[in-house]
Amino acid sequence: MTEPKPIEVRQLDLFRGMDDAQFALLMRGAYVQNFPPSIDLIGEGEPSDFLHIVLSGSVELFSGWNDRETSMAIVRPVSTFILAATIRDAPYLMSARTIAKSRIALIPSQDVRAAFSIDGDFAFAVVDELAQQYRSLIKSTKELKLRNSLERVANFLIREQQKSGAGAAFQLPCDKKRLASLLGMTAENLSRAFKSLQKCGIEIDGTLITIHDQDELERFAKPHHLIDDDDI
Amino acid sequence: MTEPKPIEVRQLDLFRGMDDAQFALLMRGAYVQNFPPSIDLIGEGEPSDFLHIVLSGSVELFSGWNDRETSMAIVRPVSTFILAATIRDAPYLMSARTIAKSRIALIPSQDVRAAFSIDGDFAFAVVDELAQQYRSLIKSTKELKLRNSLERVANFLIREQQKSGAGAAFQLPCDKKRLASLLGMTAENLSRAFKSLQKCGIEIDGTLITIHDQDELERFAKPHHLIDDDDI
DNA sequence: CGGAGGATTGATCAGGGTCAATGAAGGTGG
DNA sequence: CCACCTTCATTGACCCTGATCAATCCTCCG
Repeated sequence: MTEPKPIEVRQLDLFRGMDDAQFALLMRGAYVQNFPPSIDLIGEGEPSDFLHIVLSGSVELFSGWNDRETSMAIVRPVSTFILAATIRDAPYLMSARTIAKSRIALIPSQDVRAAFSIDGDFAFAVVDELAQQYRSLIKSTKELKLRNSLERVANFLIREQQKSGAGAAFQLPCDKKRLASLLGMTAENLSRAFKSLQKCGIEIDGTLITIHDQDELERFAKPHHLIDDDDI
Repeated sequence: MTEPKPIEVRQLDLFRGMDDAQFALLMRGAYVQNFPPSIDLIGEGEPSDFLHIVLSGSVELFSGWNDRETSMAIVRPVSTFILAATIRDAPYLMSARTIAKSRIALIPSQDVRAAFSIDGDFAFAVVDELAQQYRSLIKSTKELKLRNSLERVANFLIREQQKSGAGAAFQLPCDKKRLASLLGMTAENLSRAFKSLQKCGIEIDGTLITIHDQDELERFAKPHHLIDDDDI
């Protein structure tokens, strides 16, 4: 299972400034593993033994309370998740499961904390990553509180379009049930929202979205750089 | 206006491990100022020139979109706000205004970043603070998505009670209009929620809350440590 | 004393959730 | 290779939480 050369990991912003010896040390206890779809990786409340990095595939972060469950985020390659828990040596606040077949790198949390206190560049990279994740969470909270479900769907489509290269057509990152939960609505309502957005010139075919009238969609969605821009 | 000895700032976790010379350097360009209530401190979108620290009083963080506005957080002494924007040298994602008469320390962001790259202990303190803020934001997102408004109010009351020393009676941290927005509901609905929670043995007199039947309230609210505990 | 803003209450409305039925798609085993 | 089963997506009907609108009252201040 374990693979020797996590070359993609080395390329991450998080590790780019680290010198080779330090990186080798950090990777000594790390391993890369392949998982099939729909596999539970971690459960909320468990101790944070490993920093996880999605190398390929995709992972859903989700949380539950009182028999309810909600999607919190989709993690796509190449990025880390549960960095904050690793840093604080605190239990996970979210569970994680694979969506698709995925390659995941696991780095022992204590090694990350050790590297952090030795390597100043790495420390800065960690803070930067954490600050970015914090800001992206602020943006999604703003979206959740300031927009209704139709507006959230419309703006989500525009953001996905940008991420996938700004072409007119692109794929949704997950099934519609998960997407609905991510956007804070039910699958039934997402279905109706898509239908209703056809008036703004969007077309849905399974997970393939095509935006026929960009201007019309944006006129309705009113995207804002302090909510929707990837990284400000 | 500027005051010479920001002694409370020195006591913050963020600066406790810092040596005196380094701290003095960081404070050279800093100043402490008194503000009356309802004063705008910063506006979202502006460059993050200063790290802010609430020394006394209280501050509301809020955001707007398309003529709507929502409260994002109440910052109470002694703690920092907009740390992530300072670290990333990015524009503020939230606006801030004083609620009560407040003393605020302002430290130039570039000095914070400079101290960060020189002082390893400080770097670790920053990451720790940021990780904590991130986790607390995750918790409030979970609350927003997993609980209905009555449940949010009930759990909010339990949390406030803990923060204020776990006695039966305590004060709300702000007026009810702001509180409603913070909890993602309207003032009218908050009013009705309070009334409805009287069945669980709570009493409201202005901003004074008294919990007469702790067990009954908790049976309804079902607080959970991965959402409601202050710092796990 | 008067005015402005917050709080409360009631009446009404709509956004969005729930329930149920049906259809489409993909995986499994005979 | 196909029948079957499970899961997801869609659609319709209905309901409920919570928003909106409006009127009143209260409190704090100038």
